[in-house]
Amino acid sequence: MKWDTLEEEPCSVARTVAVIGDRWTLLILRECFLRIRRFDDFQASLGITRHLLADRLKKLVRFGVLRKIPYQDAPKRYEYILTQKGLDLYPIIMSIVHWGNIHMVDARGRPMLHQHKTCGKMFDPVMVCSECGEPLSAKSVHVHPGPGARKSSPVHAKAAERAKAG
Amino acid sequence: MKWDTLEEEPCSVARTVAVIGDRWTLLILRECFLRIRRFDDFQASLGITRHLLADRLKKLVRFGVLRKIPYQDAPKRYEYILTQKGLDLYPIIMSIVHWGNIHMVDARGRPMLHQHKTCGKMFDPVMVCSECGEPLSAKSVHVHPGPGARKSSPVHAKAAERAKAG
DNA sequence: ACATTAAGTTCTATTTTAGAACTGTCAATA
DNA sequence: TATTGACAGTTCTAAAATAGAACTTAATGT
Repeated sequence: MKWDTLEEEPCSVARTVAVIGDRWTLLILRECFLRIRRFDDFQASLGITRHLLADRLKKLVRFGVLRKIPYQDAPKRYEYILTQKGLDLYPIIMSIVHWGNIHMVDARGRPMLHQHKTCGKMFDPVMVCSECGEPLSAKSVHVHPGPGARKSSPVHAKAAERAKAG
Repeated sequence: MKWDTLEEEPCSVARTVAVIGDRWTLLILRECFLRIRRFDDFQASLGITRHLLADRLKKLVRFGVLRKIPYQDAPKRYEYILTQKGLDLYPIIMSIVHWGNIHMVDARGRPMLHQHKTCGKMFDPVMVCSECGEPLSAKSVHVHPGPGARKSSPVHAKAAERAKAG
């Protein structure tokens, strides 16, 4: 697999992974949602090397996840803020946080708690069906090829057959 | 940052990223949810090098996301199947798919469609508040330090102040 | 004149990954 | 009996990515 063409794969997971699929990028996005916006603040709070930080920010800007906004003119300085496309990553970050809360906490408990401004309560995120509102699980979902699908893979066909037989 | 201690960071994002935060792992998990279970099937469908595949599978087993189940005795052969901890990654994968569907599709449309067995309809996943059921957005959520929090970071405090001032 | 803040860039050493070939077991086939 | 093929890895070298530190540029404050 060549990572530079991953974003053209006929798969929405692969295309998203092309944008956010590495450790530093996910941690940078966490900081964005915690309202970190400046180069040195990202660097200080993450301990990422400046080289990689510059690289990742550039990439996120190129993909339209972040936008550079000038906050000072002399010398020119920019803040990195989330675009709508970036804000739309929120469910990904929240589901990552939630899985960590459930499966990776130590004895001290959760590092962070979330309060819903709308209803005022502490909450967990729940993923539901847009049509009926019921919570989703892997087993309650059927996958179909869509209009942008590649020709069906023999490997998946074989695996599906085995699953039916065994 | 040292990746080998990332899972002990006082942050649920960091801890989850320690498990799933690289390209290949996310793509391997996609295949798991598409019912791929065997070494050579993962290898063929992803084009990952056998070396890395072995490494990533081992790691996912170590973290309790996958379990090795024998399916044949001579020679001993195993399948890798998702544990409950692994199945619980479903919202992460689905939110990744959904973001790709919205922001990364080309003219041909979505590679895959999802049907909810419970209600029978094609759907999109929606993340809602566990308490009031309303859809969540970054702006409708307040973050509080929890019992497992680290001492509050000066970087975040400074950034929050700037956000209030500016 | 000198130190500081901010946002990078450049450098070398180390680690990870890619790509291909190789190993070991067993079953089925010629 | 010898050969082929399926399967699940391991081992090897070359290429790429990352870590860690120092350097650059531009302006401000003392």
